[in-house]
Amino acid sequence: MEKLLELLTKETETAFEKAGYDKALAKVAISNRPDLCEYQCNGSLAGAKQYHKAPLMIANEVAEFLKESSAFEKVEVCPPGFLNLNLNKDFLKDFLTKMTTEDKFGLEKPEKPLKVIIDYGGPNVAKPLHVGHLRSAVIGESVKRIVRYMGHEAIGDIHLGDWGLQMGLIIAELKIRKPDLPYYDESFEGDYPEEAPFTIGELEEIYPFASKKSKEDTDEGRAFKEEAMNCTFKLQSGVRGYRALWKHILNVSVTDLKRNYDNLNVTFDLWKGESDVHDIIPGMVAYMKDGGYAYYSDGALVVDVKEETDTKEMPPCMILKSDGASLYNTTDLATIMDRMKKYHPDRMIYLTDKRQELYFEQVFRCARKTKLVDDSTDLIHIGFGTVNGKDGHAFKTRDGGVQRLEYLIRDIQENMYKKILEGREMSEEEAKTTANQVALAAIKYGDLSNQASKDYIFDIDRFTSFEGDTGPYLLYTDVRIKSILKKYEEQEGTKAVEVIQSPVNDSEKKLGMQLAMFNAMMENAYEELAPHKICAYLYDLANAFNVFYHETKILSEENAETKAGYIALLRLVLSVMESCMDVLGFSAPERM
RNA sequence: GUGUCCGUAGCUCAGCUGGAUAGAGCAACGGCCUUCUAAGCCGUGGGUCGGGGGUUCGAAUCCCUUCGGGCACGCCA
Repeated sequence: MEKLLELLTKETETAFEKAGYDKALAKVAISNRPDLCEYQCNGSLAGAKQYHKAPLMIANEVAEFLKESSAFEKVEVCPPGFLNLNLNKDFLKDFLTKMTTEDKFGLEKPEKPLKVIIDYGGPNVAKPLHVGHLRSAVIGESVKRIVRYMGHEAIGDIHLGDWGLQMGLIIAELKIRKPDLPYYDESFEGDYPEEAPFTIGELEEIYPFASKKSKEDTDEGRAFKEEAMNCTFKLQSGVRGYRALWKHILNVSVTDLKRNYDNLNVTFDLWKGESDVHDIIPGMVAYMKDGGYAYYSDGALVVDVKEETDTKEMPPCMILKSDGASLYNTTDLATIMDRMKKYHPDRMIYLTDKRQELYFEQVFRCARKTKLVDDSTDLIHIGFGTVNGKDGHAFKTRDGGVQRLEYLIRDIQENMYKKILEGREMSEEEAKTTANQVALAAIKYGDLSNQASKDYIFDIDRFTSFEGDTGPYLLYTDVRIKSILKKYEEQEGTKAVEVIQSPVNDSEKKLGMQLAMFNAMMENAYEELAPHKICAYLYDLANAFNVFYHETKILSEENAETKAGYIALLRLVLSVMESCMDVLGFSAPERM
C-alpha cells in the first residue's frame, strides 16, 4: 500500500497543477513545527523564482484547491509561503484500518525478490568471542532480518576463520602436549577416535599460549613457529591425521560458537569458512593469470585495481604472497567465486570493522575486473565503528585485557536479574528468563541505536538503565500494552469486535500518525541498511503510546465502541512494535 | 604525504537529498500514583551546531578554507 506522505503529496500535486504550477514542487513532509501544524509543504517558496511570483501568492492559490481535498482538515498559509496542513481524522482512520488488514502493515513487496548473502560474524575457530565480535553479529543479524522482512531472500553466512596459521599453531602445540595421540603418525591407518582429545576450555587456552610462543625471539620460538607453519602446510596438503585433528578443533569450537550466538539470538544459514574454498584457489589463480589480470610485482601476484577517476592512492589487490601462499584476499575472492557459482546472489553484504574499508574496495574492484561477478551483483561493505569503553578508548576489562563477550553478557544478565527482583514480585525462575530477555534488548538496542559506521561508547550503566532511550524502556512499554489487552479480554472475552475509530484526542491522533509512518520508515531502513532508523522509530512510537496512555482511560471508557477502538489501536501498536523488535533481533517478555 | 570519517547542550547521541523558534536521553531542579505496570508522564534551566568565508530569499545540512581528533594506506585480517 502507498505510504502516507505519498498519498498526501498526491493531494498537493493535484492542487499545484490545478493552480497552474509544477507538481514537482508539491512534496509533503512531516512538520518541523508541530505547534503550528502536522504536515507541511514548502513548494511555494521553492517555486517563487521559477514563476516570478511571491511565494505567499502561490501558496494562497494552491491552498484554495487544497481545501477541496478530503485528506486535510486544516489548510493554512503562513508567511512567507508555507502551506501548513493537518490531517483529516477519518483519512487517518482509513489508513490505519488498511494497515491492520494488509500483510506487514502495508509494506510493499518487491516486484522481484533479490537473493542476498550477508557475511557477518566472522569469528576465528578456537578463539573465544570478544566484544569486537558483538557489532558484526548484532548489526549483521538485524540487516539480515530487514532484508528478509522486505520480502527478499537473505542467506546469512558466518564465514569462519578456520584455515590459517592459527590452526597450525594449535596442532603444533598439541603435538608437544599430547605426543601419544595417533594423529601425527603418518603411517597410522586405523580409525581416529570420535571424541576430541581436548575440551573447548583447553583449546581456548592453547591458542593464545601457542601464538605467544611463536612470536618469541628465541631459538625455541623460531623453531616452534617453523613447526606450526609446517603443520599448517600438512593440514592444507590434506595429510589425513592433521585433517582429522583439525575436524576435532572445528567441531569443538563450532559447538561453542553456536551456543554463544544462540545466546545473542543470532543464527546463520551457512557455516562456511575459509577452508571451504581451499580447493578452488589454484583454479582461480590460474584463471586470473590466464586472463591477463594478474601479474607478479615484487614477487607477489597482484591485480591492479586503480581506476582513472581515482584521486587517492590505490594499491593493487594481492592474490598470492611472494612465498606463493594464499592470504585473506585469496580466500575472500575464492568465496565470491564460489557463491556466484552456487547461489548467484544479487547482492553480497559484508559486515566488518570499518578499518577494512579500503581492503574491501580492492577486493570488490578485483572481483569485478576479473569478472568473478557481473554488473547484476552488488557488492556492499558495511563498515562499523569501534566499541569503546567509558573512557572513550577501546573497550577493556578492569585489568586491561580483552573482554570476553560471554562474560560481558553474563554480567549484564546478572545486573538485570537483581534489578528485576528489586522492582517486582516474581519467581526466581521467571526473573531469570525475563532478565536474560531484557539484557539482550539492552545490549542490542544499545548497539543498534547508534549509527553503525560510528564508534560508540558501550556504557553498561546507561544501556541497562530502565529509564530513557533504552531497550528496557521499549520492553516495558510493550509489556504495559500486553497487560491492558489481557485485562480487557478478561472483562470482555475475546468475541468483541474491535474497529479502529477516528481519533478524538490529540495524543491518540499523534499515536496514529506515528503508526502510519511504518512502511516508509521500514523501506528507508532497508535502502540505507540502517537498523538505527528502526530504533528511532520504535522509541518515538513507544513515546507516543505512553503519552496516549497517560491521557486516556482505556479500560474504564464507558462508550463500548470507543473502548473497542482503543483496543484495536493498541493491538496495532503492539504488533508494529513487536515486528520492529523482531527485525532488530530481540523480543519482549509477557511481564516485567 | 595521500585518502577517509568525525567535531551539535555538562555527558551520550539524533537531525545532514537546504526551510519557520536546532531535538532526544542522561545528569540538575519542580510537579503528577485511592484509577489500566510511576521501569511512566508533564514542566524548568542548559547550544554563536569547532572557527572563517562562499552559494541561496533561507545553511547544522551544499561548496571552499582552517583548526582539532580518529582511522586506513601490497606480502596481517
